Amino acid sequence: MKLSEQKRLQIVTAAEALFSEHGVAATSMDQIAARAEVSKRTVYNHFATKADLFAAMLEAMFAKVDQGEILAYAPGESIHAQLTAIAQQEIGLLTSPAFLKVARVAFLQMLTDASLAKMINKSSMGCLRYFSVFLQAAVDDGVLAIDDLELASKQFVFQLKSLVFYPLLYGLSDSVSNTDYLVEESVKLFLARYAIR
Amino acid sequence: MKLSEQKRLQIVTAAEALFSEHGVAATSMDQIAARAEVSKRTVYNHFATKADLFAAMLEAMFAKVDQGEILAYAPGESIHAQLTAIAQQEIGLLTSPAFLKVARVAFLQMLTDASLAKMINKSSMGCLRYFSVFLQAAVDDGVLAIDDLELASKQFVFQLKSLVFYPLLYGLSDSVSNTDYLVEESVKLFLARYAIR
DNA sequence: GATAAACTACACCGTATAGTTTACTTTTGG
DNA sequence: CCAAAAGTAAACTATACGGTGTAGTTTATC
Repeated sequence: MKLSEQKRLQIVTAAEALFSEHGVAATSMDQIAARAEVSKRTVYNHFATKADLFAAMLEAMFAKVDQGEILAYAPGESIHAQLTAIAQQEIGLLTSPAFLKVARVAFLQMLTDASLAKMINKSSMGCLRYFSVFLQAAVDDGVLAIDDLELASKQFVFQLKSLVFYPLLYGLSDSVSNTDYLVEESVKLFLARYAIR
Repeated sequence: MKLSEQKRLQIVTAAEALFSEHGVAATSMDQIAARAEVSKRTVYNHFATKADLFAAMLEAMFAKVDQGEILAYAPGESIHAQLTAIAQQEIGLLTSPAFLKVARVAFLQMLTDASLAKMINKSSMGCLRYFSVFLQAAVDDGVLAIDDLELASKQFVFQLKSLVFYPLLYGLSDSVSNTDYLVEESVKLFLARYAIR
């Protein structure tokens, strides 16, 4: 079963490219078959409907995204340095071509399909997977003072998303050059509010 | 020429509803005509193409959005109170049904049309129209210390957008109940970083 | 009350799309 | 080596969409 898997991969890869470029609705199954260099019937042998192909493609794209390792709080080390490291790792995720591609196709679909939006929102990605645990450890260590952990997490991550991710997502900027500055300022903002001096 | 204007209004209104619900691509001209209770030919008598109708509808929706008045810096009055007022006014805009509707259709189109994204990004709305002027006045008054006015503006507004607007836009929450709390925390975060004590 | 403008219903055109069918060839595996 | 599985090209179905043409009716205006 080697050829079959190969063809399936070609189809999913073609769907990734076309869906992320033009959106799901604007991409026809004929286009996908052509791009995959596969007969249209083969596409339908692997995926019964366009929606099935979309789901399979979304799964494949998510699998490709490197979420980065989970960073644990290190007592004694500078909180500024640790937050900076987390922010930089998050920026790496948010600006990676793989993440941007999946985000573009997912966001497009989310605006017309609320159930997809809720599903994706539940599966937290990047540093949100572990950030509230990190913050709790810092609080326990007496380095930070935070009442609302969930809010503080959002305040930190949303900074990065707004300044870096959304402009890229909507093609407002082709690349973000001053990420070091933005990371530094985001950490400063966060620590000004929550650090114990 | 009263009837003609009436029909045109019905068409644009129907387009607003359908475009914001299902997106432009997923809405047919027949559906719009039916919803407007107008013959399809009348639609085309008013708007030569679907793109023309889209443009007219976008303009009409923008006109409906109440951007709120421009708030000037008031020396002597509490900066905390003033920022809170601005934030609350902004929340009013971001949660208004008119703004959400236009945002939903615009965002959807922005993801497939980068030129539209750039155009809309240029026309700053809400408090971004005057916020950097406000901040500069506060700096001159010796109340705030800000190096990068543009960044500070974004940091303030993006808080509100991320916490309130995006969840509504993507239908993650039907309504936001604790806006007072979110405003208070956003102002706290901002002042912790930039207030002169 | 006549005239021009605007609206209506409806058929129509060309194109595109999701998905199917068919008739035939290639790959795979026991 | 042969049968089953999976591939191919291409025609086909049914439907939908953007947009047009037409013939007749309603509405406003003089």
